[in-house]
Amino acid sequence: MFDKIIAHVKRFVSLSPKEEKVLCSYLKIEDYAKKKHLLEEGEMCTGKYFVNSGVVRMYTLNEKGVEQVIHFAIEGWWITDYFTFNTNMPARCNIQAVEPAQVVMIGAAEQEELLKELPQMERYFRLVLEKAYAASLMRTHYMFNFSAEERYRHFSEHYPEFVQRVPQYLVASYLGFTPEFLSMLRAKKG
Amino acid sequence: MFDKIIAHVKRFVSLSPKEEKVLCSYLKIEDYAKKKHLLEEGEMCTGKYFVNSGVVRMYTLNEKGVEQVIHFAIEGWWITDYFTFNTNMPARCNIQAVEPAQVVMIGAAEQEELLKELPQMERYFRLVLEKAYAASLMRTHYMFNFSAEERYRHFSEHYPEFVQRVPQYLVASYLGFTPEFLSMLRAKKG
DNA sequence: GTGTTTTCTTAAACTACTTTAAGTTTTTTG
DNA sequence: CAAAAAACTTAAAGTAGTTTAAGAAAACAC
Repeated sequence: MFDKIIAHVKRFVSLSPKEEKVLCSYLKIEDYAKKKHLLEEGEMCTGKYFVNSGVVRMYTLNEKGVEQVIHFAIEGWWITDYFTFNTNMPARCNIQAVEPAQVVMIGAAEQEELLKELPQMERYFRLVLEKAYAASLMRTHYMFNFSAEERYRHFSEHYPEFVQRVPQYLVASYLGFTPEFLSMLRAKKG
Repeated sequence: MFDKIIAHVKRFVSLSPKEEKVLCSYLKIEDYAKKKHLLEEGEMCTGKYFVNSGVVRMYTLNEKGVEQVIHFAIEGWWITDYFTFNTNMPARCNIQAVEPAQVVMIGAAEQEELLKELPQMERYFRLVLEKAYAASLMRTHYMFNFSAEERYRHFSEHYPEFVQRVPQYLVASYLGFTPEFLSMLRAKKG
């Protein structure tokens, strides 16, 4: 159940068998069917999720009610609304299972206790955030410096299984263009 | 010299007067004239910068040699290439003073020692990264959900002094359009 | 202070991508 | 497996933002 997250933590910091158990005592497994929400806009964001299996997306709604994919999370990624996690503000975004997903959840209060008990987890979360932040800035770079077509070619070359698993209209949204335009790109070549 | 960073750290974790001194012993003040680089693409990224005063930008170059602003940092923000900081890979982006800037620098090795000596700094950096990551995702949201004009109006409403201080073509680049288009928006109204 | 460089403006021609709308295919559900 | 819903395609008309190019204004350097 918790072997993937344990392995992930151990890539960054060390954990004794005893500490592994302590860590697990704060975690909870949750299963979400396709299209079920882990978090909805306006709710309190009380948990943070490590994806065990499946695909999860973060999205926002604009005034016209159009959903915009901000972020995908697959196996081995953490996802939450960091803006409102651990505050008393309502969430600004939605998190939803794209495929049936199993996640490891840790609550805000539980995380605080865990960090007191296993201070090395503070380092783990820092390192994970450094990677996520760097990836987010790199995405900004891609959005600005490449055309829609280049972004699509690059994405399907680097994440071919992803393009298989996720509906095209979500890929289009993530890459910042319309599903119709993606359809046209596919017709053109590949 | 170090009072701004000390105050910033104390907003997140506590520091005794003794610990403040320890922290300062790992830090170094650096001054950069306008247009001087803190980091250039291809170099090793060995330091992390806290902006004391002035404005600093992170940018990338595309194939045509056009500079794209990825990120600005002003007083109270940390900036570095997190992708290559503390690795042996060459930096993927440039960091440059837009205005004369004073920064507090900490080296990668120094940071490691600091974290051993003052474990609460691990928490500080985690919390700072959570904010930065959340802000980066929020920017992605704005880029996708608003038109160039809306982005410009929103930005100049929320950061009016910034628009004063920074050349317009950098603001345009940051917001994802051309300086000519920004000029047109300004002519239209306000 | 005058010459040079940097930044900003204007406007016309252009294009990458959107919108709309209708039809087809695939997946889901009872 | 039949009906309904969700996802994908095609194509024509439209538009938000780019490109190019040239001139004006502001900032900088000696």
